[in-house]
Amino acid sequence: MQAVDIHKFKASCENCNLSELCLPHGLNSTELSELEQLVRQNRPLHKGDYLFRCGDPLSSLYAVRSGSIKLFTNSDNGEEQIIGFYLPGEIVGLDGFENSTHSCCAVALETSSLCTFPHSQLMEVCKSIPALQEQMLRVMGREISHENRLLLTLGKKSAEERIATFLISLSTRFHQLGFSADEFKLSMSRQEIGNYLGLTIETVSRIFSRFQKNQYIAINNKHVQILDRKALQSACNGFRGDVGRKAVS
Amino acid sequence: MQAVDIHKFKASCENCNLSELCLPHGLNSTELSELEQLVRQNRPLHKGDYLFRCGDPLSSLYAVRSGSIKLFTNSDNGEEQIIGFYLPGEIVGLDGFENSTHSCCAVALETSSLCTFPHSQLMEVCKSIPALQEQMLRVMGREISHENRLLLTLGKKSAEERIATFLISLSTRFHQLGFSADEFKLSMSRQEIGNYLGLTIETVSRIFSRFQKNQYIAINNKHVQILDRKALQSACNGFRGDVGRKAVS
DNA sequence: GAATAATGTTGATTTAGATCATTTCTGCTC
DNA sequence: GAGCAGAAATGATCTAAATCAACATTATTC
Repeated sequence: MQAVDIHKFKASCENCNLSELCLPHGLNSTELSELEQLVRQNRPLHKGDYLFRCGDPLSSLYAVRSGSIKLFTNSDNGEEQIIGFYLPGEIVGLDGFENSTHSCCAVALETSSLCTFPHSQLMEVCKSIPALQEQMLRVMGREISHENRLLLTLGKKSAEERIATFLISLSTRFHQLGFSADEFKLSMSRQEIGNYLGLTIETVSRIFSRFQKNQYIAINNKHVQILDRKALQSACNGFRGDVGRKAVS
Repeated sequence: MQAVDIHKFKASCENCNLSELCLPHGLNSTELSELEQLVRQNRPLHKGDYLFRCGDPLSSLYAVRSGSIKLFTNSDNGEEQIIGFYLPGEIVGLDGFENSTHSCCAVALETSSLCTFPHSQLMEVCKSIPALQEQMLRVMGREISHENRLLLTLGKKSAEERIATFLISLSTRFHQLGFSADEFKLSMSRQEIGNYLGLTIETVSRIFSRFQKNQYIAINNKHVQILDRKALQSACNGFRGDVGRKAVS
């Protein structure tokens, strides 16, 4: 990614249908053109390509344009924990802000194109565009909120609840992107879903089968169809969305 | 907290020994005095007092000055998940940046004093002080990194590893504050530790007892003494810090 | 400072999900 | 399109931590 890329070209945020989700949100057109000055689109990443690695200096932020990216940390003994899957419009690289060094790795789950915002230039532009400063904070706030929800999932939910929550989250995000909420393709393996949700691959597989038997979903390899959204939705909270019954631990 | 408080007075960041950890980090003295203009210190919170509640509009950020604060989310069916415990020098309120509304509740674990940075004024000052902008992003990056580590803990670690990691984290933070790394008081209950780490109160209690029997720690109610830091440190990764042996799930 | 409530500890039992084992499916490569 | 490798599904068994239960200790209230 650091190599010079003859395919680099400037991106047009103005004409991008993702701009409302992305960094340009809230900018007027003169501010937008200033931001466009610095954005670059490199050649697409292929499945398995690294966007950055844990320990790399923070050089850029990236907005997913198409495809999907997984972000993960490594523990001291080499275990991975996937932190998130990033879809178009979502920003990757915020893990590097603590000390200008990435604490996570980011890998393409499929062929993916990204917009690159060089960090130092972005900080420079932020100085003159308050709306961009605020959007940066909003985007980081979004990241924090996402992680808070995941912490709740890992800390308090059963395996079934986790999988249901995961499917509903994907569905919602695809819908916001203008895709079908009820039919989509998983870009990640069962292994990766399990890792993300703190479950084993077998448990993930079994629960997909169970949800299929219950007619909540139809699942064929990576292709998911939501048949009973309401049931799936209530499975996110163990069918007790109305009253808190479970002992608070 | 929103009520007018006759005890309000301006704080001096200049003379505060926490300033290197806190928002003023990286500011020169003219910038510092601009920041000091807006900081307020209200009357201390007592144990159980709310700093803000989930759903409240984001009115301020808070720096812990003394004492400790717990931050937690609520699930749809009323379960709590504690996101973090905040010690002096740490910033609370960043959960409100996604959409200017707090997605978490914050409660004092003991008598605690805080510095209040009114949000809108802080944003205003950020516009003129680039170093403060960058510090804001760094502080949010710190929050994200903390949550990443917690996700790894909840997703991949055994109960013993979680407790060891928790104790080492507290110890390190107390040490950074100039307190003893080997002897400290827990301001949270077993219940709260368990909630934070995704364990039950019984498991927390048992593992404290086990660590005590193994001579890693001496624990008496809330008072902890670390006797064998090395052992505790390696317990954070299941005694296999050198080679990754555990199957990656 | 006695009575009561809250918090913490420890033991016995249960269980959700992990682990182990085998089979089936899917997509590659030649 | 046969042969192979990786991914997924499913069954059998095991186990770490939850749950249930009893008791001990520490705060709180009157």
